[in-house]
Amino acid sequence: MASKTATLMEVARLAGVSTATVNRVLKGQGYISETAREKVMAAVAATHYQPNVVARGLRTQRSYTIGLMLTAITVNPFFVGVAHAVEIAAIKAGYRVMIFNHGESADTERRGVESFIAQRVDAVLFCTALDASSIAMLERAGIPAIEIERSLTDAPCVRVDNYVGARAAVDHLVGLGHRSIAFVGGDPALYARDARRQKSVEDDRLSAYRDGIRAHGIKERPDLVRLGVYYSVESGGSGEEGRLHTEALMALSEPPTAIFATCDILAAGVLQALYAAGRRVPDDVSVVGFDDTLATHLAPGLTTVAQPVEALGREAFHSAVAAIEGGESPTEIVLSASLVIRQSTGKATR
Amino acid sequence: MASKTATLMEVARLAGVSTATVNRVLKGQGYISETAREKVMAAVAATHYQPNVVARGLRTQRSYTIGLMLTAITVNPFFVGVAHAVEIAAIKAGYRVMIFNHGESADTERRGVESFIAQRVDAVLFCTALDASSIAMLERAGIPAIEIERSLTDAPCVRVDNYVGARAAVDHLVGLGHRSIAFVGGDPALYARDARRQKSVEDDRLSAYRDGIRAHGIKERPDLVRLGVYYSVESGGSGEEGRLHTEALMALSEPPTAIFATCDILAAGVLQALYAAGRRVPDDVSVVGFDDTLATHLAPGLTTVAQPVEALGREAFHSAVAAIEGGESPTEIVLSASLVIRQSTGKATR
DNA sequence: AGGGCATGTGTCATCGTTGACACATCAAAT
DNA sequence: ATTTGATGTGTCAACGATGACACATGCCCT
Repeated sequence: MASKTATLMEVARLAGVSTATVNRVLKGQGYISETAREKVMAAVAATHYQPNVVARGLRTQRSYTIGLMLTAITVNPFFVGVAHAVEIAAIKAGYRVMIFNHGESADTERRGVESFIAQRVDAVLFCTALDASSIAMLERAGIPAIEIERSLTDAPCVRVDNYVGARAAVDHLVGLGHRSIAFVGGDPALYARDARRQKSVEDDRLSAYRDGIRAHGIKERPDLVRLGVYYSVESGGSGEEGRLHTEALMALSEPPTAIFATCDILAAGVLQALYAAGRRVPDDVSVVGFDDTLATHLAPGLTTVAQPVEALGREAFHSAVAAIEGGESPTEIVLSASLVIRQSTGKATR
Repeated sequence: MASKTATLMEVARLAGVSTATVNRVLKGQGYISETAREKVMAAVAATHYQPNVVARGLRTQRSYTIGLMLTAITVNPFFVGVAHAVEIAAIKAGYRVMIFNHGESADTERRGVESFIAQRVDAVLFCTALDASSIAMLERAGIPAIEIERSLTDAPCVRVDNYVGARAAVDHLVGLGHRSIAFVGGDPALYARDARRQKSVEDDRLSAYRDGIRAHGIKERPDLVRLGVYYSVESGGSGEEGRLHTEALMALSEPPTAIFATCDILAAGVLQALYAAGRRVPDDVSVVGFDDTLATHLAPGLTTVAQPVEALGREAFHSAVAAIEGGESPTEIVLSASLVIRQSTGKATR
């Protein structure tokens, strides 16, 4: 039979004490006699009492809920990893997480932020933020914001060192003897820039590629650098771009012996195109991805730059708690990405 | 400067009216003069007023939040799809979604349900429920529960017709001339059974496989049926089982010409093993998956049985709303899964 | 004996929104 | 001139938990 959850008052009545006493027992603070504690515990058990966090939040002005604004959880498993990491850290600390996907629509993002404000979440994490004005709304409402991956405003930001990660990938390929290494990535101009550093995630990865090959005395071939919007909410991250770029690359008179794709979804498209063309990986062509999302599922297992999603989520959450509790939190936390070597890379044969 | 969000009272004061008038303007109900409306709207804009849904929820006993209990969002993209579908439907109807992953721990599931009760969510959707007692807790608290995929209790359930979906996969393979078709799936005994029908998802898929080949006059070969726990939270859904099963299958004196894996993650492992063994798909072996999650990313594009995740989430949400609003909702909604043919299946050559 | 302190418990205003209720005013109808 | 109804607005008690405050004891110390 559908009933209602008991209130503090009902528990108090059943235990024969006041609500204050019940509250003290439950909070474990103040002085309580053993008999009172027992009566209260019995009443709590009998009524299956669950505190009403809505009422508590109204009174204490703390919801113990944080908002997590994501680009689109269905588009890239990277977001799933971050969401899960945030959830783990949050639950451990007694917080709840509310997820909202803006789907690359600034309007939707704004509505999500309004919803977060209406709920009086204690803080909002963005991964990744689209519009600085949404963060400004939170600022006005007195709700701290934390950015993950991209720093659009001067809110604290937790990000990954994409340059070092991408450089490790290039160094790995060069170390295997590759001299013709293609770069398949998103458009650094289209992909939103970091407001503070004036660089996008793609800028960093492309710079690392350029510096990497140059450092090993390899001359950059413009025909091996393929840029484009590599995933979007509409395409659902199909890797189509990766396929097209690879077909073009392999049709060159001097095709690359290795391909560095800046996202596992793109790399999956690369592998598909190579498979369709009958090329073996890594025997004919080596492939490296970025993110470590699909990597274990692909054939062959993809060598990729692993993003520390777990740490990303955890650090972002901890920064949020620091901001909530008024302590000073670092403006920027930079984590490192590391190369995971699997079966898609091997010695250059040409 | 971090300030606080304005309250109704502050808006009312600024507009020179009572809170009731502001409320009426915002709700658009009752009689309001044009002048009052204008003053209120101006005050709302000036203060960036956002209603406090916490306070509203306390008063109205409705949170407009629904809980979504998932197995583990990181383990299978299927859950991501369901979560997204639920979110879309919920937001459209003015609801928020709170996600919680139990990670196949009944204890964690119980804590999640307690958290949902504490928050006074309006309903909880399970995908998939682990322990009937968690649902019983909700029942006691007067919160409706809806189950997705698995029917553990007599709560309304929205599920997919796995039998028909799997049967389509088998019929497709037989139609291509395959006579030696392997079945790679989870353990029907270990994988939790539906309380009402006494069958697990795997039971249905296996039955469809058996009926399917028998219907075409093919004798079942026990050595082609490989069962085991194919993913778990710990393994992170690595597809390892799929690889191992495939290696064993291809080592048979009479290896199959087609493999039907009951999950895309498993199928990815199958493709990896075939790739490592130098077999071409579909030239040497055809492969069919289930779920349509990783399918587009794999090489070659995987023919798979697509789960109607979007409809699953939408229908579950609508059932929840029906339950919240007291209307009678159907006890069971069965949706159909359909085969999506890509590049991993082709004519049998043996 | 009386002050001081530890221990134990109850009362009540408060958080922000809602909606029932009361009370206006004014035009039209009797 | 009064009634009726439409229109417009304000007051206030909920919702449930919290914690400041007040008020009890009983014990120890001077």
